[in-house]
Amino acid sequence: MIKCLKCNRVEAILKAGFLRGQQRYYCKDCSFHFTLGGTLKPSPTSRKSRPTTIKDIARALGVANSTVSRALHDHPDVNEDTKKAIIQMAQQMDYQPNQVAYDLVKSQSRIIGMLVPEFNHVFFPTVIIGAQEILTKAGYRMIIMQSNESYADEISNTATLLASRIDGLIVSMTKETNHYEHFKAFEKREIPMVFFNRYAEEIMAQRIVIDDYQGAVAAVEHLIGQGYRRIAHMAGPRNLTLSQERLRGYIDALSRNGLPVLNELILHTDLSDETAKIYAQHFLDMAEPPDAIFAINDPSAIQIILAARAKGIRVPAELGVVGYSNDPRSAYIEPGLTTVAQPTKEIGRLAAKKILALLANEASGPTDQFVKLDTELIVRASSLRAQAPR
Amino acid sequence: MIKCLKCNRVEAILKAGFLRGQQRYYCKDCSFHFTLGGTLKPSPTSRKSRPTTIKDIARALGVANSTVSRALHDHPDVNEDTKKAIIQMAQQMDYQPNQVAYDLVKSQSRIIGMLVPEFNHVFFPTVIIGAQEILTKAGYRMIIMQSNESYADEISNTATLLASRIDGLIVSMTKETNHYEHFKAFEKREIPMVFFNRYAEEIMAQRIVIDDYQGAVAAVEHLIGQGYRRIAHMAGPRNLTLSQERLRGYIDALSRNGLPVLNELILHTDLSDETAKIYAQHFLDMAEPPDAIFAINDPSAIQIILAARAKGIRVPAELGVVGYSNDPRSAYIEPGLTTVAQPTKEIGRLAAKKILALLANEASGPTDQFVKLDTELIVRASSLRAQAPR
DNA sequence: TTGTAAGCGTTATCAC
DNA sequence: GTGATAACGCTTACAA
Repeated sequence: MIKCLKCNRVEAILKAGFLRGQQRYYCKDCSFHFTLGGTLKPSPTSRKSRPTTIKDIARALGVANSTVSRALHDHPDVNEDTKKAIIQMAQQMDYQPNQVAYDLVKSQSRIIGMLVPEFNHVFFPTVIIGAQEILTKAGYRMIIMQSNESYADEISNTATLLASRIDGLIVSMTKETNHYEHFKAFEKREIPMVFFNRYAEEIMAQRIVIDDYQGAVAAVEHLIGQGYRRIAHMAGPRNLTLSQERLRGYIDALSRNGLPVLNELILHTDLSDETAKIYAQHFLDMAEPPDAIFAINDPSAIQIILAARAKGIRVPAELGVVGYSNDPRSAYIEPGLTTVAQPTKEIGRLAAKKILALLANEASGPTDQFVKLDTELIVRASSLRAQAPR
Repeated sequence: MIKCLKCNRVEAILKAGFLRGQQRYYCKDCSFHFTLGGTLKPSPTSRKSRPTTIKDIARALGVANSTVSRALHDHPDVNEDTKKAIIQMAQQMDYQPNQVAYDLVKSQSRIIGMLVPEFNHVFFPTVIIGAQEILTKAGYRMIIMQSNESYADEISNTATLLASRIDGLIVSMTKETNHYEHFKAFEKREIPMVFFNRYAEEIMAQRIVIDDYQGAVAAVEHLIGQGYRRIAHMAGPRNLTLSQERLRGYIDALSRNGLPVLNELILHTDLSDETAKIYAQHFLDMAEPPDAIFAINDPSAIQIILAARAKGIRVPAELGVVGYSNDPRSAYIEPGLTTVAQPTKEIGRLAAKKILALLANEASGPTDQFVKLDTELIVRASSLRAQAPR
């Protein structure tokens, strides 16, 4: 004698398969599917105790789901006593809100995606620290992905991030990236984006960059001030704006000080240590070698110092070296490496703040705005000549 | 009078189409695209075009949701033609599956949580690289959180991770952590956990550790082999197993070689550079100072070298130094630092594989299993005495 | 103050 | 082969 749970009739009930191991019924009268919960054995062996839900609490207390939801969110108009009872029961039943369900109904995720080219150097982890500092404080989680400097990985990562319905994206592109369709998808969905360090002009987004031009000028003028005259530049990949900017700074600093810009003294690396090493040797083997080298970053500069050391060329007496990015190693190598320090953690903080601001007032809309952060020249032994500067 | 946002010039500005309803400009001078954000009307109709769903596709094609779902998942019994039409329409409508909804119905997230104490040194980022390598390949995403070595942060992070319904947790505890209730919550929900490096005996989980004992023995026996006799140990926090194990290795190596273990030669740091510096000075100022120091990690060892340098004590002639963890700086400091290298990336890879294995056959259940990875002693100048070893 | 029920975007079961 | 529809866990009008 099965009674319909809705209309209480017994006629017009038919079996309708199984649901979670229970017989399921269908009432033709009121077109209602149901099962008889009671008989369910508490799954004799495998009791992977399903996490407590709002419903469980409601049932235990004989109130409605909505009341529980309200109480848990400290909604104003819910009776103090029921609220207290609910909160206590929640604790007792070890209730943990299901963020996934919450996200679905809110169609947001409170997740910010962070996509960086690599984790191998201190730079990106430090940016991440800065961003996390701000975002976790604001109740956001982060999904961090690395593209391994591969365009293909970047594409698949952005797809994942898109599917994860991230609320915002903080990204630094790979050095391979030349097409930007995968970022346009975020643009179209009005998911705020902040690019840092490496960015595409084609994409409408906030950009945070280091003033690479100014940093390069400062570095090269420092070398000139130390009396170096034949200054080479180990430049970065041509498609990266940061390479272009540092190159521009190098060129302008030379010109402004009446020094010639010589093509044979400019070499573009791919940022790998191997290439840096080869190019360093090339520079040092030249018939008329440079008396100083400004490198695109510290790892490259370190390779230059090592190459010089191997050849018995004294740094800074015979060769001045300046790097970029203030790698922790640069303080410990002999001689200490003069370098251009970037406000790394600040980039992360700022990017996070921008994202939060965009999220807060979507009204104002993402304009492509541009923030330039200043660098600081850290002078160490590698560029300090004994001779008096002039 | 439009000024370029980058170079501030007004000449050479030309219009370059529209972007999101805004006039876009292009500066020929510095090849820079931009728009003037201010004037953007809040998108008159405000059509934050809701992302395409399965339903939209179904409606557009006059089929049922379930058919679309099936087609998109390449289900066997769906007509080839409808499948083709659906897939094409999905593409056309720029459909992106909603991972959140998928997760809800599957009550899983395909997210692995990773909780580490800090990001400041290379160690943890490297472990993360290793884990990500395996996990993204297996279609899992990662949420990475840092506890900043703070117990309170660890608690709140685990709560977030729990609410995010992560499928598994890879964790290294803070050095403060003494209670483990927050991890028990995962145990109760049968969410697989892998602890690495720092772990609690109280928690039933997989553990991956470096064989710290063996690494310490190797380091100290190397010093003894080099003729050092009064060897101090700058140890780590007492509550960390890794500190205990390295201390045990230090003690055993001394005893085994007939050397006394002296309490005044053992100091426990909190792993900060400041404390390391103070303790280093303390050692060097002793009436009868040690002739070698084995440090808990490389940053501490570097502080020791710097303190010795400041005091004019020659390393390795007057003081042998050995560190632990093969920090990138250790190869570049003068003299190069002898250190115990850990298979860092391998830890991450292994942790990820363990999680995946646990996820695959939940049947076997989480046993507390123990994996010890071997270390490798990297000998550099800081411990190589001119005198013949004995 | 509380309950009812629709809805978020999927998958999966069953009926046809 | 395809279509209804319940279910996942939650929020939130709207009703009571």
